[in-house]
Order: sequence, then structure tokens, then C-alpha cells
Amino acid sequence: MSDKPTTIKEIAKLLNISVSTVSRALNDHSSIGLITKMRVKKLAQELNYEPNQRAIQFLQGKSHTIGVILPELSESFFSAAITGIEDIAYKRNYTVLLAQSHDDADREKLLVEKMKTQRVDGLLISVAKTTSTYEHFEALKKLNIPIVFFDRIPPIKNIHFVASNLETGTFEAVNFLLKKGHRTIGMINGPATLIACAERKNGYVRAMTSQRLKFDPSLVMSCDLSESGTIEAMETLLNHKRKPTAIVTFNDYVALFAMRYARNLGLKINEDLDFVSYANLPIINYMDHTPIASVEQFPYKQGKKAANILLDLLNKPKSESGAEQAYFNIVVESELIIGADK
Amino acid sequence: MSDKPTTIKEIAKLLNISVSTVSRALNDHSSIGLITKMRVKKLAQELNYEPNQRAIQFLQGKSHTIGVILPELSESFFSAAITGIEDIAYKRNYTVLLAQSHDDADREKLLVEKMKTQRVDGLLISVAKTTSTYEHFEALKKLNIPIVFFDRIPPIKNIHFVASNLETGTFEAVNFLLKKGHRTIGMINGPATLIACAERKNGYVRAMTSQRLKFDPSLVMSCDLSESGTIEAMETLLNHKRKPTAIVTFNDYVALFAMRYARNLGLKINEDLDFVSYANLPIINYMDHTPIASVEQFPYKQGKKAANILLDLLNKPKSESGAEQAYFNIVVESELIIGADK
DNA sequence: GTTTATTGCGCAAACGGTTGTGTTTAATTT
DNA sequence: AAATTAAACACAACCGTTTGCGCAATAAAC
Repeated sequence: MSDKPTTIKEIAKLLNISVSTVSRALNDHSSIGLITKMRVKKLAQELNYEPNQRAIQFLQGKSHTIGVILPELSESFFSAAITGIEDIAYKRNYTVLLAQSHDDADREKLLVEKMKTQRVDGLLISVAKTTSTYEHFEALKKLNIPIVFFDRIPPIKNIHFVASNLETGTFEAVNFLLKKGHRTIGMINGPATLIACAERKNGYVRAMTSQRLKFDPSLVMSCDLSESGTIEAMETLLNHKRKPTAIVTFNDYVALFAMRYARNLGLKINEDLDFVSYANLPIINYMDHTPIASVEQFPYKQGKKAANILLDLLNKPKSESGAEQAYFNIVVESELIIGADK
Repeated sequence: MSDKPTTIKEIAKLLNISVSTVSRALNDHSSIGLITKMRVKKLAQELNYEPNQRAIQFLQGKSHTIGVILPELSESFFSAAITGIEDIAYKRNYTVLLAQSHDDADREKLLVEKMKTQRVDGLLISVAKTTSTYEHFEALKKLNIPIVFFDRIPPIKNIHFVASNLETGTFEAVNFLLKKGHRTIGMINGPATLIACAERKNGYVRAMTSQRLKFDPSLVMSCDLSESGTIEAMETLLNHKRKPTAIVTFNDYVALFAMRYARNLGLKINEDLDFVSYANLPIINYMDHTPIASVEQFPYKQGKKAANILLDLLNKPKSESGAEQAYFNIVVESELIIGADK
């Protein structure tokens, strides 16, 4: 039938009234008579009129769209996060422009530029692992396009961000093991360069010392997160003079490698050796051998939180020119989930 | 510094020339003198001018944006698919508007409406499980907004779609088992309502008959895909007078349930009983007991394919009014991957 | 019966670009 | 020197919608 969408002009012409009247009638403006309103609305209905959002966005200088740049959607952490983001955006009548950096700093930079020329109202981003310069973010700031950083936070000042604190969850995890009677607890941590590793270690130390136990650094192994790296760490730990009876692993992948290795040695998982991990894999619940507990980072919740902050920023009354801007630095506490295995 | 983005008008005013000259200068139009071009470009650079895409989109009636509606990003099939879609869109300079239906038909309908008012140039969609009416798609068609359906195809005529054919992969899977010496092969299929189930069954039947083996319908179980349903199916199969030596499961979840059940009975996985499944879970590679082979559906590839088709449709010369429109019905053959376990 | 509100609607500008059609100036041709 | 032409730029319309302002008609007030 119709080729192009109906416009307000056509309605005006058909009714022999002006476009402004049609516009106001459709928006229930008080200065339009009831009869006219009715006529306009009836015709609009018949013609399947829908306002051209692009035109409105252009006119108002607002796109009602937020950009989201994530490293990799196939990582379940991020796909859970985008779901949270999208749910909030949908609820608050915003639209989501999605892009993935694939952990490539250059591509990320291009994507940020693109978001700028697309005139998104705000940006939500988890930066690529390789990103080391941050001027492209400054450009957005100058245009008053707010950015909320998310999970992977760049080391720059005066930014909004939402991140999880793994220290708390780790503390709970180690504490849980201690309460269960363990006294020698190993940890397979990640490469020292990651901030997240320090958080894990801090939680470990705090839990141990809070129980007046001495912290033994040789029980915390660093690991490149590969299977061979995990096995090495396991070998060291299991040959330790104080052989651990429980192990906290950096993530579910490491946990799987470690458990497999332990099983091959004839150890019974969660009998001879207890495992606690960090939740990245939804599938872990379906598996045969799972950690007895898991530190949950709530990516869905974090996504929702970040999106809400961004949308709040977009809708807050204009910051008075003199006033200091407040920055949202939200830390979502991680939490120990016991018996994640169904 | 600057509050609003630089516009072409400001440049014009600063240089005392008209906006049209600025526009043409920036676009290297032939009718603009070299000196003027240089002056304009230099100033544009200094002011960080970037054309307002929203304005251009509005003017040209094209948004250079495609809408993507998927049921659930946390399903790895879809997160892989969106990655393929996004990669192609990025490469071809399109932008992706993302939304999830959460398998809710009503929400999906609203999302389709929203895509329409947002004036996306085209739509890519995998319909919700509960979707049973299809008028909302017709509305887009009337506006010449092409739709490419993807993976979950609605039963309507004259549409473009990309889907995988599980018949092929299943044929290969069963054939593989037959070549391995198996003669009694069980299948735990899904609910009969799904088209995908028929494809699986057909592949199974074709493989058996192609080897001149009789097809025994009682070896193909229907199942609701839950753990208890899987167990029931396993009980029936293992108590069958012709006890299967290999089992093809509907998906990786069912495989996990089935393997767990078998192990609890003391059966050795892939020794006493071989398993073949369909790849949905990337994580399966990390696990201890995995199927010996897996039917891959290439969601990433499917996503790329679907996106390419949609963008081709958008960029093809206008269909002559008289000409019959051709519909893309692309079937991506599934494929058996042997030894998926690392 | 004139003035004053009130109601109902139209006019036109604006958002930021693109593009077809003048218009001016200078160079070239004859 | 007059006529033609090409080069370089300006003018203005346009995309669809909103919105401030003005204007007419009717009703109310005195």
C-alpha cells in the first residue's frame, strides 16, 4: 500500500488545517478544540500515523539513545550485563546502540567516535583490555555526553563508574571455608597485573587475619589462567608442606582445570578437597563436579545499575554552571553463593 | 569548553561564506575553489567539526541503522549471532539497535513497533517462542522496511530468512556413529511441536535407512528438555529390548543430564555409551565428560549471513515496480564436529 | 455597544545539513 | 569591445515536527 510513512503534513492537508494544529491535536494541547482533536486523531489512526522519531530527535537535539560498547558479548558476563542494560533502557523508553570492541583499543576508539557522530545521549562502556589512552572519552565529555564506565574501569579521574568489589566476596568465601573447619586454604589467583587479583588477595588476607590466622603468601599462587598454568599451580599447592584442604580459584575455567587435575590424582572433589570459585559460567550448575560455593558478581544487576545511573544523569535538571559535579562511583559488592550446584 | 557540537553554520559565519559553500567544501564538491576548501577544512578541523548524523539521516530519510530483536542474549547461540551481525554492520558502516524480546510475544510486538517509529532501515529478528500472530511484520513490509528472519522462522510466506538445517548435521552424526560400529542408536529429541525436532528425526531416519538399517521409532524419544524428562527418556531407552550403545541428544543440556544419569548407573561415558549432541554451550569443551561429537550450527556465521542479506537488500537498486521480488531463503547446513572435547 | 477575555487555530521559525538553481565576477573567445 | 563561457559562490527549498506568537471570532463584562 503506502510507500512512505504518513506525515503530519498529509493529515493537515486532508483536513484542510495547519500542521501545527495537527501536531497540537495529537499532543492534546489545550488550545485545540475537541472536535478538531477528534477529527485529527481519527484520521491519524486510519492512516496509521506514527510520529517520525528521527525528526523529533533531530529537532530536540536528543536521540533518546544510549551507546553501549562492550568487549565481547560471547562472554556470559557481558551478555548478562547487556541484558540488564537493555531491560532498563526499554523500561525508561530509551534505545540501545550496541557495539563490541573485541578488546581492540583502536576499534574501541573508532566506536566511541561513531557514537559521538551518531549523537547518542550517553555512553556506557566497559573498556578493552588493551586500551591505554583515554582522550577519546574527553571529547565526549566536552560535548556533555555523559559516560558511565562499567566493570572495566580506566584509571582516570572524575568519572562515573559501576564495578564489583571482589574483596568482599572473597572474604566471605574464605571465611566460609574457615568456618567449615579448613585451616590451610590455597588460592589460584590470576596475573598480578589485574586489579581484580589484588581484590581477591586482599579478601583472602582479611579473612585469614580476622580469624587470627597467619597469612601464608606461598599459598596464594599466581597463574596465567590457562590449563597448564592451572596445573602448575595445583602441583605446587598439593606438594606444599602445608597441603591445602580447600582451594579458591580465580574463575570457573580455572576451577574446572583444577578439579580435573585433582580428580586425575584420585582426589574426591569437595570431599578430599573443597573448591570455591567465581561465577562466570551459567552452565556450571549443570555440571557433575562444581565448586561448593561461588562468588557472584551480578552482571545483570550491574548492568541495570549502570544504565540507571546513566539515564539519571541524562534526565537530571541541568547542572548549575557553578556547582561541582558529583560523580557516581558505585561498587556492587560481590557475594558468596553457597551450594550453587543445584 | 564547547557545550554544543560545532555546526556548519558556525563555520560559515566565521568565514563569512554561506552554509552551502561550507557543506560542499567539506564534501569536496567540484564547484568550490581550492583556497576556500582549504580554509573551510582547516577551521572545521580546529573546531572539531563532525557532521550531525541525525540531521543527515533525517534529511535523507535513511537511518543507516538496523534493528535487531533477539529472544535472549544470555543464550550463547544468540550472543554469538549478534556478534556476527554486529561485525558485519560495523564493517558496512551500519549501526545496530538492539532489543530482546525475552521470548515474550507482546514485548516483541512493542519492539517491532518501536523499531518502526525509530525508522530503522531494516530489521533482523529471531521471533519469540510465544509469537503466534504476524501482522506487526506486515506493517513494516508496507513501509518498505525489509525484514530478515533468523533461526526462528515464523510460518508465513514471502519472507527472507536464514536458518540452519539440522537434518544434515544429524545425518552426519548418526552416520558417524554407524561407521563407528553402532547399530542401535537412541535419540532424545525435543517436543514434537518444534520444527527443529522434525529435522533431527529426519536426519536420523535418513542415516539409518541409507545404511539399509530398519528405523525403529521406539528408539526416538520425545522429551520436554528438563532434567526429569531426560531421565525418563533415558530410563526408557536403557530398558529397551534393544539397548542403545549410543545416544543422540537434543542439545548440550540434555546431554549433560543424560550423561550424569548414565554415570550414576555406573556406565562409562563414551565407552559403554557414546553420546553425540548439538552445540549450544561453548563451555562444554572444558568439561570432563563431553559428547564425542557435536552438531555445530554456526550461529556467528548465521548472524553474518543474515546481516549481509539485510544490508544487500537495503543497498540494492530500487526494485522495479513490476518485477517480482525475490526472497532469500538461506539454509546454513549444520555440520558434525568430531572430538569437540579439546 | 464598546471593551476585554477566552477560545481555536494559522504562520513561521527552528533543528543541521544537502542540493538544485540562480548570480556575480573574471577569463576566454571572436 | 562585445559576447560567451566557466568558475566560485550565494540563495532557498527541503526533510517532519514542535512551539512562540499573532490573529480572528465568539463570549463575557461593563
